[in-house]
Amino acid sequence: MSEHWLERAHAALRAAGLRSGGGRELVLEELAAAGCLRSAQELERTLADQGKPVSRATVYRTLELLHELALVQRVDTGNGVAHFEPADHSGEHHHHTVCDRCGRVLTFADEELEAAIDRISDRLPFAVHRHDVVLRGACADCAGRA
Amino acid sequence: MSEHWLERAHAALRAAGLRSGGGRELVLEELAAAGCLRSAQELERTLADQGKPVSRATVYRTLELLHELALVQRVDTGNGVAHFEPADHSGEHHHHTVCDRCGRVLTFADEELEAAIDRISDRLPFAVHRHDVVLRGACADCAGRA
DNA sequence: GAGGAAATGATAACGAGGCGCATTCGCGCG
DNA sequence: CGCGCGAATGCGCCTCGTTATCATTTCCTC
Repeated sequence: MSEHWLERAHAALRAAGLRSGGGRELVLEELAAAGCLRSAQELERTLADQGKPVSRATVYRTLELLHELALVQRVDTGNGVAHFEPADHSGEHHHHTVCDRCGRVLTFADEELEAAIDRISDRLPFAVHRHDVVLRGACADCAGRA
Repeated sequence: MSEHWLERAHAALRAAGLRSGGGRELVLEELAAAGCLRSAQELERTLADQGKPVSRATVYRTLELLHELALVQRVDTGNGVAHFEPADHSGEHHHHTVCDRCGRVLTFADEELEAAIDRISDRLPFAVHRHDVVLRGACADCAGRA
């Protein structure tokens, strides 16, 4: 879905009357290529390592912009570092597990969980726009040698 | 349950061979009195306003200690600020809604959600120790005048 | 092309949180 | 009742992620 997301992102940015600068484009491509959770600094470093240095300010600005346009999902894994990933509009939705030992982040999807959350949002006096579920514990590798 | 929690906290701290200093005690009381989510700085400021200034280091150390002893639950509401609240050991478990407009945090509980998460932890190659569910959106007050 | 607005880059500022060390204080023991 | 050990506290400094500032460059439009 990467190319698809990239197209959608371009369209959304154009629709918002924004221009396509070099730095933003690189961040977009990198996000699309990664697909999974990436922190702002991982993005900055990866791009720098590829010989395409992008200013830190541009990376953060781009991520903030994409977040406002709902093109990326922001996930706070609880270490004080924000992570981002391309938002999936295909109806498929997934969440994350964070390993307390090695910090590894895995993804999972569960219809039952989604259904439960949907029902909750009907029941509460609260308009749920987004929901983040973060499970913390030990991943398969770390659980063995706890 | 506040007094109850306070007692339990005292017992746990004593059991760990720790002493009861003035600063820690104040943080404990404030947490118990608040009951709900509080950030480290809110605690620090509240105590200072009450004429009981506690060093920032002490507040953080106390919270870290309580977290290790599973006496407080740490919840990251996604603004880069960690929030804490007394852990409820009565089996009752609740989660939070965060309003994107006013930042208000409400709590809710849902058995179906808990059950879904339990089943997920059985299914995944991941030992789930804790889980945080944060719903973001607009609270009843803000939804009206969005 | 020329103009103007948006985008970018470099850097400083900011805020949460952690660390180290000197000092204080609680608590058990003689 | 004092003594002393070690935990607890406070203070200041530092790190690090993130955001704001501002001059400069770049991209669209006409």
